[in-house]
Amino acid sequence: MSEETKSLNFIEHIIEEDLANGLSKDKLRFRFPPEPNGYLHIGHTKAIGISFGLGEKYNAPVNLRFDDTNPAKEEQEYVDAIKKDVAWLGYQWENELYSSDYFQQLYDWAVQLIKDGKAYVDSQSSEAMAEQKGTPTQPGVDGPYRNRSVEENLDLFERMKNGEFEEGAHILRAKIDMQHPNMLMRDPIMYRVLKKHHHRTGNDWCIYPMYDWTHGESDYIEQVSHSLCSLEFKPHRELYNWFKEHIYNYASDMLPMLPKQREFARLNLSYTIMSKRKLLKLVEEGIVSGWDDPRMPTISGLRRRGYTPNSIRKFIEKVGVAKRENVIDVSLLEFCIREDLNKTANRVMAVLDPIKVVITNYPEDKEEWLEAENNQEDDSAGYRKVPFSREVYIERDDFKEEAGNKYFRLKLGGEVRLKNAYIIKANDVVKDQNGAILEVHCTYDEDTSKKVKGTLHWVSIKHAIIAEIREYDRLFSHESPDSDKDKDFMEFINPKSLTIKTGYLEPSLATVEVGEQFQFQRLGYFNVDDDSTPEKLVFNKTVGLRDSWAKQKPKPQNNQNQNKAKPQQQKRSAISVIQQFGKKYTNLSEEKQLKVKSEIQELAKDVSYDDLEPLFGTAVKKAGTRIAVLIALKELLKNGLERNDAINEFIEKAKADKNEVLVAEASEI
RNA sequence: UGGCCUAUGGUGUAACUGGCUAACACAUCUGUUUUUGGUACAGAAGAGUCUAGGUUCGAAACCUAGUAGGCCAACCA
Repeated sequence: MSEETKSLNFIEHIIEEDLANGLSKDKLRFRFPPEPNGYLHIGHTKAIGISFGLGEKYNAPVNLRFDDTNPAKEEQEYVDAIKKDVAWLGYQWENELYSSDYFQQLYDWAVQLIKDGKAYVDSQSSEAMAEQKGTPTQPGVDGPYRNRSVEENLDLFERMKNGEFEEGAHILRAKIDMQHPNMLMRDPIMYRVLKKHHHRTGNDWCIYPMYDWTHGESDYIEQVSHSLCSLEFKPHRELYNWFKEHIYNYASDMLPMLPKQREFARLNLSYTIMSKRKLLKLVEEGIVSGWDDPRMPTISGLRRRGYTPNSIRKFIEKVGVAKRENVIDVSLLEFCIREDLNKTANRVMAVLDPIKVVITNYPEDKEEWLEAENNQEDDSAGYRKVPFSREVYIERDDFKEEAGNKYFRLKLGGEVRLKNAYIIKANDVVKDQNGAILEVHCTYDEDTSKKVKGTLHWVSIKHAIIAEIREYDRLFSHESPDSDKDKDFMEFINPKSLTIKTGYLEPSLATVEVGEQFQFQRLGYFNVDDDSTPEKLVFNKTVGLRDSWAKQKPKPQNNQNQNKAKPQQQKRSAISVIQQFGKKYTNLSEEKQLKVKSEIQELAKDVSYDDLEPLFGTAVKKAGTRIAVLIALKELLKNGLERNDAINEFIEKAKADKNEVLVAEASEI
């Protein structure tokens, strides 16, 4: 592998630094801590890839820990789905753990905190507490129960645990600082009364610990060295540290490692959403068929769609890790799956929008089984036979009565190759009363050695088998559906995200199994959907092939988000071209500088003083721009421009500059 | 009326931690090859690093201020 020079991301830098500062490599330990309240999506894959990737890189253990502290939302179904998805991605966890395993330890530590005066029971309504908490811009105030005695706190807390109080009657809070600028430090809640059945602890507990208290201490119990999470937890770090430093006093002999929380920017994918809550809404409202609908950005959806673990891991690798908000273009994901499938998927022929071709000089009852290569990218893939006969389907798009010479496909009087078969020539069309084409009549030529521009895929009509083909488009029409301030993401739903077609397939596909993947030649990659049966085949389109022909056609309306720079370039004024030259000027060889200089002089004829003056203020460090401006200015002066104070000042400043070229130009005046 | 974080081609990430003409990938555009308008290969265009100051022989990197964006007021995680 050529990994030696691969640059590190900021988390790897931190780890390398810790290692350099004496952290022993065998102390490295990571964790992936999902809450089992929904399915994993492509965004989680980034978190999974970071922590498990680090585990692989440093040969360190990675725990799969379910953060199951809220029995109201969490279910075993999600635990199972999450385990399945992580394993499918190809990662191995060291231990399968649950925060709920630590409930007793957490409780004991909470009691110690109470004894040390670091936690207290509050008995107000949530409204009252919210009011005392202040706002991000206003400090909070202490509540009336803040200074209860240790004995009273201990008594109440124990009775909370014993189920003596109803939900909402009391909570346990850490005693930190109600005026703290970080709202999370304003006496955060540690425990609430919740008389709910927990998927693992059953009815053992009537109180459940909150995230901040549980998560950090779970890391600490597991002796995680680096606890990696997404950016929105950055403000929690202060509290994470507060808890861990206090608990360290109680347990440092058994648990010497203090975990370090660090935060990275989560993944956003264009034209989709990542919020579990919003994805759930799509499921509940029937916009999609379920969490594993192939249009969903969930791991199960991507799997069903035909994405491979390999392609997803590659994608995560390419996306990188940093701290700024980002929106990844789906085209990168598509690139990754194409790259993978190109090497592994067998090629087959299928026609999804058929038009009938009759080969008039081919005998009516003749049929031939022709040899076809399965995958030219894989020598071990072998060959198969495909049947040919007098009547075949080709794609409706692949025929035009008349077309220009940039159209390589079949047109009247033109020749085209049928993949793996003969070269045919179109002679005639048969139409119905409305002028719609029913048949194309062709003649074939046994000589296949001829050079023809186009090659089409096809299927023999009498041998064709039928399948349902599901084609998908993006789920949302907006690049970033949940970032619009005025509109709800539901307003951007693309009503045409699913198209169902009937496909005509070569007969070798009669025996496919669920999950098998193919390239339908010239169309894209398809896999056999979970719904497929031998009686009724169902295929999903995973992704289309790159199509540089399709791109040609819609030229004028190619107004997307691409290449905003281009329109600017079309009408570039002389002054902007001069600026452009200026930017590069100091980097050019002397010879090229002369050439550019004369071009600037030429351009200067179209420049007015008003264009030039604003550039006198160009920053000192942009010497090139100032040189270009100076050259242009000299031309204007030569052509009769009167000198003024601004000009003089600019020239004097140039003479005093550090850049020799600039000084030389200025001195020539 | 506060705190914290971020800012590098269209997008995402780099830049050996202050030192060569700011690199790589995707996207875009050209060619070549091709029984897939795919793949592969070759090449092009596109950023002086948000702005303004400063420190320095030297700044994308350090400092100050500004601007823009994000996060923070759930008994959620």
